[in-house]
Amino acid sequence: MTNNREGPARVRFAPSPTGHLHLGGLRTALFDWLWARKTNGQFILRIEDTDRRRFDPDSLESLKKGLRWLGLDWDEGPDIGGPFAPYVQSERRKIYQEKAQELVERGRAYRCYCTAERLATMREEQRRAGKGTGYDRRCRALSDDERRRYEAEGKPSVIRFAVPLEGVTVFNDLLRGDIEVENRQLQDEVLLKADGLPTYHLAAMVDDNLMEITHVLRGEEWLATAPIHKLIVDAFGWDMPVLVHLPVILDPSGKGKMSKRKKMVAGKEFLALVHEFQDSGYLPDAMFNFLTNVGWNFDPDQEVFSREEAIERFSLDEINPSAAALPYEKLDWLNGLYLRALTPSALKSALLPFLSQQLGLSETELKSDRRLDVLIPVVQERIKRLDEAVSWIDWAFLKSDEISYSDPKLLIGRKLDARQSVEMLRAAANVLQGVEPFCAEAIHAAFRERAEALGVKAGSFFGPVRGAISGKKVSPPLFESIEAVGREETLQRIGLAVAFLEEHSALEGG
RNA sequence: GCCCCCAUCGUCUAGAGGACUAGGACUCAGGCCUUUCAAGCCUGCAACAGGGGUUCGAAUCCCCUUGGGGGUACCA
Repeated sequence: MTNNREGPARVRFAPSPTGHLHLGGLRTALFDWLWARKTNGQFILRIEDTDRRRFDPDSLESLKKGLRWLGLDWDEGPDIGGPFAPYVQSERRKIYQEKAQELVERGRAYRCYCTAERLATMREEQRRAGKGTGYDRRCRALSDDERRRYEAEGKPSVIRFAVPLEGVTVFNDLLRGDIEVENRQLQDEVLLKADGLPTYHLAAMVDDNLMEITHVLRGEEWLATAPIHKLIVDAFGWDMPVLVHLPVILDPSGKGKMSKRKKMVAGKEFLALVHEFQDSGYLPDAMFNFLTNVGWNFDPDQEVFSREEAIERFSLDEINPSAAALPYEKLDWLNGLYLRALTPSALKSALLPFLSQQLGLSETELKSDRRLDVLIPVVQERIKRLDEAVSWIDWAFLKSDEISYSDPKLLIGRKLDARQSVEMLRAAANVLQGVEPFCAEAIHAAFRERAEALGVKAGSFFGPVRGAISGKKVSPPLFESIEAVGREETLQRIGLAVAFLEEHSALEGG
């Protein structure tokens, strides 16, 4: 494939540090990384911090954390450096100033002295006249005298690119082919701002060239300005990198680009930021798998695959150019799959931070808690996210005097009344006193035997016990639960349940 | 408004003129299994936006319409 270009690729992920990384950005980085690894090339992290107003000092760390979380390691970038350092644009301002000046001298750009106020009123008038907005190129026509006078007055200025007034510009997008735009539709974009920092249009083109970037993957929102970029690159006499505009990620409603702002869809708040997914207990491997398959498809008959397999098969020209909403439910399903594939001890370590926080116990305390060793394997196939585990096992960490039964129904067995249920609980206590060893398997066998002897269905016999020890209608498998809390504690709880039930059935006149 | 992009089940997608009675996955519904809930297995519901062409033949190519998205900053 000619457009994929042979040989190692140099691709860059170039976020601007204006806030937390969201899933759209992460997906772009992922595709960058996949392509770099696929071609044995380099994945470069470049920070585009040329907007001083929107700069957020915390976001750089957040950005890096998000990339590391997904396992996207970069070969060149801030703090690790590289042959084209620095990788932070604010540290490269001199380069941009020189390049902008170069274009001015060659007549491809010009200084513009228009104030923000004038621009604003101009736009307002254009709007009122029902015309398209855009710079009217007033300063492009300045005479040398006027220019000298403004400079002498020390008037602040920007440098604007001088777009050819006629003709068409053609650029190529790998996914969409050649795209033609009439030059008269284009603006004389600002290249260098009054504060001496470049705009994206200049900075990205300069750096991509200097850093020898071969493929540019970026969001589709850049498609409209791509002709400008082509013109700028041409003006410098450089080659255009391969352009791949990735489809935007839509919010779950399928309407509108997903943004960092919280939005409610169908009465539910949905996650958008990388750290939110982290905090909710999604596994990086699951996220990697998930994200790889939106906008690109590994294999129509294989949903689950490894990083290595993804690298092996990934190809830029197979990317689907149409916008996509994230299938969140599929992510949950996938995460559950990855969760279940973990070894119990790996799951335990993954769970520790969540349980520690939610249970209010220290991680060291939990690490040696044998209740977890019994419970984790059975919780494993019941959760889709790490943060769901606690609600399955919190009851086991209650002291017996903290146990409470919200409703007597909880303790009533299938097709039984309160009196019969009390009998079941007493029988269970009796069984438990004698079971040896006190493990799930032995308890299970003994319970079955007793149920049969009593002539009741297993469900009728087990139900009240489940309610007694967990205080819940739905809980992990009973015998593991019993093993986890231990003989003594189980008997305690059964005793409490009996008392509760007797009191309530008495009140009901039973 | 103007410019650009996109268009297959609810969602993510396979499909590059005949292999399409349009395939897979998630969700949903039903069933099996079962100590609750899950997990697992099986079955089912469900799509080529519309209209014109081109062609022996169109989900696939072209045009129009419609719909959706993006852009229209001294933001990226």
